[in-house]
Amino acid sequence: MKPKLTLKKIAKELDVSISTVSKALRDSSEIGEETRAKIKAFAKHYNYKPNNIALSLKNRKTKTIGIIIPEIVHHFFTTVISGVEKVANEMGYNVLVCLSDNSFDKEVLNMEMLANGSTDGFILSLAKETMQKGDYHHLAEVINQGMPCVLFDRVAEDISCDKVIIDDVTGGKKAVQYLIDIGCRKIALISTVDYVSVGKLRTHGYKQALAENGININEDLILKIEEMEDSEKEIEAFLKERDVDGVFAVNEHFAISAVKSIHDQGKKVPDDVSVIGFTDGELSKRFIPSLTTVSQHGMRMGEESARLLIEKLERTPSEDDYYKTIIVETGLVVRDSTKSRK
Amino acid sequence: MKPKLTLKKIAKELDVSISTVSKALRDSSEIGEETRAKIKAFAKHYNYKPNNIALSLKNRKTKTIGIIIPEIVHHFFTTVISGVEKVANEMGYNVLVCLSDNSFDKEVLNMEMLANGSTDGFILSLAKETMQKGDYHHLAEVINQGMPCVLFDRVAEDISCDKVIIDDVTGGKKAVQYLIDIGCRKIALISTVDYVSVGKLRTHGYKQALAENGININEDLILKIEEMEDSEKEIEAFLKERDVDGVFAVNEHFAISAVKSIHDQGKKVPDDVSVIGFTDGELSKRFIPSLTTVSQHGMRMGEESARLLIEKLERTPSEDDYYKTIIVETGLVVRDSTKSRK
DNA sequence: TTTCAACACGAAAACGTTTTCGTTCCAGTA
DNA sequence: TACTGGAACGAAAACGTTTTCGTGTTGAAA
Repeated sequence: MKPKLTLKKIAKELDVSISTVSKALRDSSEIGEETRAKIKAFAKHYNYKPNNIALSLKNRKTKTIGIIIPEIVHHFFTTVISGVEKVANEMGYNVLVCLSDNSFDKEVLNMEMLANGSTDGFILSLAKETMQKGDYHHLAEVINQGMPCVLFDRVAEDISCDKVIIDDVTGGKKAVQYLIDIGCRKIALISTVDYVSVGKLRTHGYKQALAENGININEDLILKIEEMEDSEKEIEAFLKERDVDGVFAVNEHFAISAVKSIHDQGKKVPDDVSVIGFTDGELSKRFIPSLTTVSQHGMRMGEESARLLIEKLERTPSEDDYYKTIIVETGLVVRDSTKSRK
Repeated sequence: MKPKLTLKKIAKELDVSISTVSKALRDSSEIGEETRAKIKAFAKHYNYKPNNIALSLKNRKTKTIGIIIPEIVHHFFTTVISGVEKVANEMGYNVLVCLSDNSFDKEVLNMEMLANGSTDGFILSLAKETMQKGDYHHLAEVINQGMPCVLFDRVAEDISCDKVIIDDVTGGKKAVQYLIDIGCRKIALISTVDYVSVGKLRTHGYKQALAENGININEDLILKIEEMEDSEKEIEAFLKERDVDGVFAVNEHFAISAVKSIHDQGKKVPDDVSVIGFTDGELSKRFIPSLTTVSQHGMRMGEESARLLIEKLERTPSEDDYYKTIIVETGLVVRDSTKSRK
């Protein structure tokens, strides 16, 4: 087991000073041709690599970006990570991943850990509990300390930082418009409680689409789910009582539960009822019938977030600064859970 | 925007020396009651937190563990990360996630990046390309430098380090035994090419189960898939030509493709053909019919890996060292893709 | 009154870099 | 000969900690 090579050791070995070694390796013109060659040869031979920690301390930057997400066992978030990782790596950054488990306290703890020098900036999506509480002091604090932050997907209006979101309203609208186009008139909505911003916005899109097509909004056809745990039973109970020919669900799970309970009632998807979900994941693709969904382009969101963050990191903060919000467009992926267009 | 508070600034502000501040904050008995209280109050009030980077440099450890996985958009790996993250956080460690994209070069690059001080140790699962090449010099190198490593799932025999694996042979055997128990006799195997160790081992289990039950092994019923991309078509073609009553697939995707093509042929799952997959994910659970699978307990594997690594990190390396291999047992989750037991 | 602990605190080194500012030496010029 | 200027290199500070080893002051014992 050989310990790591350092500048000091090279210097001692070659009988020059530490500064000479450092300069030689960075191709400084201050160092004579001969010594430079000798040092570089030695370093190469013994595979010298500068110590990142020392560099971080010196340069006051870590070349690491922290990403905090509510949960990782969730297709959408993994695609986002994947996107972040991709551009981060291209730009020479590492990615430190933390999980908030949808808990406010863990989110705060994670931020505090990473804010003390471990990262140069943050990319995060808020925990459900955080959104519910509306307490963003931890964010305000790190931003105030000069750490760039990018919020994605689950964002908060009142935080001033860069944001990457999808147009949930338009996404929802698109889905419902499609249902209308293929002939549905009695369209149910399965959404989440309103403090989850995306649920609220997609609900908004649902209502807009109906209104624009002169279909009146029947609040009885709207289900708002609080707890993931009981969603399956709730959806089943909800659909059993109602006569619908279309369902728009704000995520994959709800959509699939809907399909299941429709089947259980002896009806067919898509012949009797068409179903559209949100967030295009493996599940939607592989399900039988495969699900028509509004695709969220997590990878793109991750890439945009990383680009935004790194851009801010790499320029002097003195330049005229303003915060951007990037809206990643949604797409509609048509599969087998909807009737074909007439 | 206020810059971070440091010991030096506190010292200057309170007109004491840096060392006094440091000692006071660490409750050293060297410092008088009064000054200590004053310093602690000041630090608390202005929310002083020591700089992690400086600590890392001083202590020569980062309290960070690196995890390198082939791909993140894969349920099994995310559950592993989740497990690692959980115990790492409990023990005060951060997790640096890198993706190899199944590429040898990216794996090497990632390890080099992290090995230069960013990380105290590694947890990794080998890239497919790496296993194919059989080139593990990058691993040998970091281990040789005294960095502890834990390999999980996709491991290499010839690397001496801690390992966390599942008993793939027994897992495969269990599945096939179950198929036999419910009356299947013509059991197909859909596996991967042999250099992926798990594919090889599960195939082994398949053969063992057949042999033990006096069913002779028909190589024509074994399909080995190289490329994920074309798997669906390959499986379809394979199954169309063969008369089977049971299928054991070495992952979720293959299992689902199998179910699909069986359906397409007008046969029923599970009435005509029973199907068992490997790796229990969201997909298996939500699929219709839900899949009977061998569950791999990714979370457990992540937890065990992290525990193993941290244990090694936190004791002096001088103690009698040897490498452990933890075998996480598999379970069989019976769902709707298999006939009920007679 | 002298001597010696005990106490309370500070100076400095160390971790591994980069960078600024000398310093030395020698060739070339006046 | 004396001076200038550049080339080649080294010393030291700095990043923010922790820790070892002083050092000065006090009070009590001799």
